[in-house]
Amino acid sequence: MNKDKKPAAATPHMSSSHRAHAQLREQLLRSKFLPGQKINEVSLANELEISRTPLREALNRLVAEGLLLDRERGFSVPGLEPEVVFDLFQARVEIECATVRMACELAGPAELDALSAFLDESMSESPDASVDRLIELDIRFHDTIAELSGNKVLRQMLSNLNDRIHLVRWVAMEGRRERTQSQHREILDHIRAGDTAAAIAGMRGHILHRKEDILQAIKAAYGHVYTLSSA
Amino acid sequence: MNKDKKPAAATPHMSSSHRAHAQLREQLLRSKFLPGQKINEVSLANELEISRTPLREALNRLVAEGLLLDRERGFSVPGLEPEVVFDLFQARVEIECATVRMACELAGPAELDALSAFLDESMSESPDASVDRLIELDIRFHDTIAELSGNKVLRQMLSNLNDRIHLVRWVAMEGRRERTQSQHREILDHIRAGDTAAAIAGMRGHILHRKEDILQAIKAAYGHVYTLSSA
DNA sequence: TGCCGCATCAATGCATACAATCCGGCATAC
DNA sequence: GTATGCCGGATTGTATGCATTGATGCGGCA
Repeated sequence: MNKDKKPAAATPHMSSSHRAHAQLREQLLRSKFLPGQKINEVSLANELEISRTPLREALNRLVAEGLLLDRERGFSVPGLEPEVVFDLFQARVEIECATVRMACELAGPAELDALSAFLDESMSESPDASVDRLIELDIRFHDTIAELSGNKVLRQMLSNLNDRIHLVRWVAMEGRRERTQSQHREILDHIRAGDTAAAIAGMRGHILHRKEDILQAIKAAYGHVYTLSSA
Repeated sequence: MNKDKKPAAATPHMSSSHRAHAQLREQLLRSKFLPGQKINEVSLANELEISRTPLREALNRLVAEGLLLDRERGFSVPGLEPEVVFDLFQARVEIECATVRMACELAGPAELDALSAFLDESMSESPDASVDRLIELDIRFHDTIAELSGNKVLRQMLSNLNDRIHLVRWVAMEGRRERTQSQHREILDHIRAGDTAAAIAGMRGHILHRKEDILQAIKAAYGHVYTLSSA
């Protein structure tokens, strides 16, 4: 389905700054840092076993990606301001509706069959999969649609949004295990039926978008983060 | 209308890397560098009168913003690959349609009056304004709508897209001086009339989106760039 | 006891130094 | 004449050193 994409922190022959960027992105997604936390460059450089120069290059990239903030002095982890998280989810809805619409126009039967097969596999392993794994499958479904849209810019934007909402999405997944998969199936069926409007509507309803749901997920996210940090 | 926003390269009390970032962004928008050109760090650092360390931090940010590329060895300026430019414009259409729809729901009469007044001013100075100025006014109109959408993430994404298509948009503006302004007026009228569908349709038709138009603009862009470089 | 000033320290931002790698030219061999 | 291998310069990537600045803790004073 997609053979490309970087294996995150796998390849050992990258420059230090690229490795640091990949590792930090991973750690940020996994909430190794607390929301609002200040980044200490020396300690972080020691952990990553690099010097501050390539570390700072990685941090600067993460700032541009919205995964870190650039405070007056130094870097910090974004908080979970509800307005921002809400905007992120709203932006995601719009991007995904656009990509699914384009995918309706562009995707051929072979690609849709492949996506269907992917959903079958996903569902079979779904009951006892970890949340991490569920999120991975979830992201892959949506990313495949973005790929089928043929627009690399939108796909990249979606990837970035996925990174920035990762935590909230993670905690929200718990109560949505089954719904998620069946909704994916419905969306795909609409695409295959050529019913663009229904596919878009399905997508819009599928993504967390009601303010109260998001707020609740944010609260749960705080709980999750501080549980992790004390562990 | 919008009192915020950084004045780009104005404030002298920023860090070197921030200044460099602002200056380079400006220079990239103004096509000081050729498409595909490789960046020489020492010469650029000398020009900006800073050392390579903060320069590289700025370059890394620009890479994350899509304004530069990260080649095997060093940085380079993105080319004008038609597929990418087309994707950028397509993404812009989708974002702008989303923001105008949200603005229809959120914007109050006062804000729309202000936007209308802005259009009046723009039109009065339009006939003899420079292309730079026209682009500035154009961007401001669209950015204001994004602001009225209430979604800062989408607004930021639009700003980034504007940066990345700046050149092509610039050259395309020549043949569209009058059309642009009247279309802006139409879009605003639809918003004020509460006709969301018409506003979206107007926006969609307003933004460069036909492949042949974009291709032609890219060609003109090449001409413009190489004219600049020889001057 | 509470508050202010000062000194000490830690952390950032930047410049410089160093190492590794690549590119080009040139000579030499076939 | 072409291919090949080597050398020197140029350029990137990283580490280290230094200055500045904000934070912190402590002692004196009201």
